[in-house]
Amino acid sequence: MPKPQVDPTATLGLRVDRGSPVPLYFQLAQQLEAAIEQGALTPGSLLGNEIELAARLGLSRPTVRQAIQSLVDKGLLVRRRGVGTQVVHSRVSRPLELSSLYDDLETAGQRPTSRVLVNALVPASADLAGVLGVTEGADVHRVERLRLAHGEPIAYLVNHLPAGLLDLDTDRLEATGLYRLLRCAGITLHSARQSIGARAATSAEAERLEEAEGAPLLTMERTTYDDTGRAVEFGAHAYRPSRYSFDFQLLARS
Amino acid sequence: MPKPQVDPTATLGLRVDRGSPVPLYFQLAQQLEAAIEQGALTPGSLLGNEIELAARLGLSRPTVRQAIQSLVDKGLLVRRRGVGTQVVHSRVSRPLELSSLYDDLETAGQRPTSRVLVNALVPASADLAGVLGVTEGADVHRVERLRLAHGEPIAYLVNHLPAGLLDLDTDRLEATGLYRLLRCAGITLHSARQSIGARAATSAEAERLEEAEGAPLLTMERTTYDDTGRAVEFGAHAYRPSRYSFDFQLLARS
DNA sequence: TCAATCCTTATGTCCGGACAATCGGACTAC
DNA sequence: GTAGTCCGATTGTCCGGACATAAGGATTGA
Repeated sequence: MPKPQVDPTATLGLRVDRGSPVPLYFQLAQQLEAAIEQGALTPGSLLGNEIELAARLGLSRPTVRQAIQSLVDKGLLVRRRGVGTQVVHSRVSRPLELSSLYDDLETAGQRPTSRVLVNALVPASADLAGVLGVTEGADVHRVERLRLAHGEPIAYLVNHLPAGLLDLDTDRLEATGLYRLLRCAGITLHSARQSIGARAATSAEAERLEEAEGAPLLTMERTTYDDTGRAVEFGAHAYRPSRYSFDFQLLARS
Repeated sequence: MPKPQVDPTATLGLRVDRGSPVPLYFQLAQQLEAAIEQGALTPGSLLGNEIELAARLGLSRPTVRQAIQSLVDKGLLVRRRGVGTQVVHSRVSRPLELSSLYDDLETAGQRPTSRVLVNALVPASADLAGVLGVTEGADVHRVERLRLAHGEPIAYLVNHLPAGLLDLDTDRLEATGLYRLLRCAGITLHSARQSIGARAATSAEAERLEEAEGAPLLTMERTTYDDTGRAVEFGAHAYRPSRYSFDFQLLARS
């Protein structure tokens, strides 16, 4: 006797719009993701085989596979050869993204504000020149900012950028994040190298962040590269650990 | 007059072994990655179009695309429609992995050692029970370890695991990392939620880590899940910031 | 009763082709 | 000279099929 074979995707009302400019695999992936998010696809449930799903939607199997693969890459699904594709139990948040503190705070529901303390052109030190890939002594932008949320200082941010990349208007720096300015200038961010550590606050930092001297600070140094491999930014940030921590999700590499 | 059309992959001696059980796309990806690593493919150079590459290797275009895509996902290549596929300039290190401190130290050339301070079964507190998905008061393993490298303390690690998942032998805990034990027990790690912060050392921590009381410590809390969604481990770690920091690379999402 | 084997099922890999979208340069018109 | 247009090149998307491989259950044998 064959078992009932309840395919949870059968009752989901999945459909794709071939007239849309949105790729078919992407439409499907979005609908599946929404179904998982809303609990229509319960964790642990099998998805029903790809062939059938493709036939039901009038798609080819490669297209369905591409959709499923994108969700596997996101950590929402797990495939098992000979078994099927399964919804992962654990609730996934987004993995660590190449995002700015400003955006992080904004999505967390805070209303971040910035106070620009320094915005000037300075000659690059040897270390900085090496990191940014410019010649020593060449002009670089130096930006020092204090980031606040609800009037309380969150972080003290020191950034250096190669000169000539974009014009850094103090007003715009106060209104938004640095990453958004870079993107608006036509720079496509590609990757970043980060280092997260901790150290005691210097007296200057302590005063700006309203902490005691020697208080523990969470630190982050980051070099950001665009898709041509140029270093476009080097930042050294100090966060108040009582107000900020780095939360993220990791996925095992296949 | 047609331009020279120097395709750097033409002189690379790429070839695939159809008798091998390793997938063709994977063979190609490995060879391309090696070529990039060794500098045979210089940053910024175009790769030559997929059709030609496929023809030269006797492969189909989808297979070549799959190989290239895997390297794009790794951040080694960038594709541009209408232009071509380009080697990224910036040197990539590995992105942040789901790895244990033990493995991290080992690959960094250190010879880590562990000292197990506590290895016992304790009733789960309400918080811990919620995190691990067990009932409050149920038995859980509690493991406290001190991790050292070159005889110096690096981190103080407190981990909790659901009982019955695996037998935690103190000797084996001292000989290797917790993640390796989990994998050996047939548990396939899938994802983890992490939070990195900082705080001042308590007197007990200070003594174990040979720091002063109130010294800044780098902290990490992590819940690890297997591929069925079960929480398999919750860890609260404290690192000496002078000896350890979290270094990793981020890729922009698509 | 237990173990080895076969069979079903589902994903993994691979093919060859087709058309669309986009980029960049060359060309043309003003 | 400058702006708009056209066109070739290249990747993006999609199709329909084929066979291989692994996992799990059912069957068979000892």
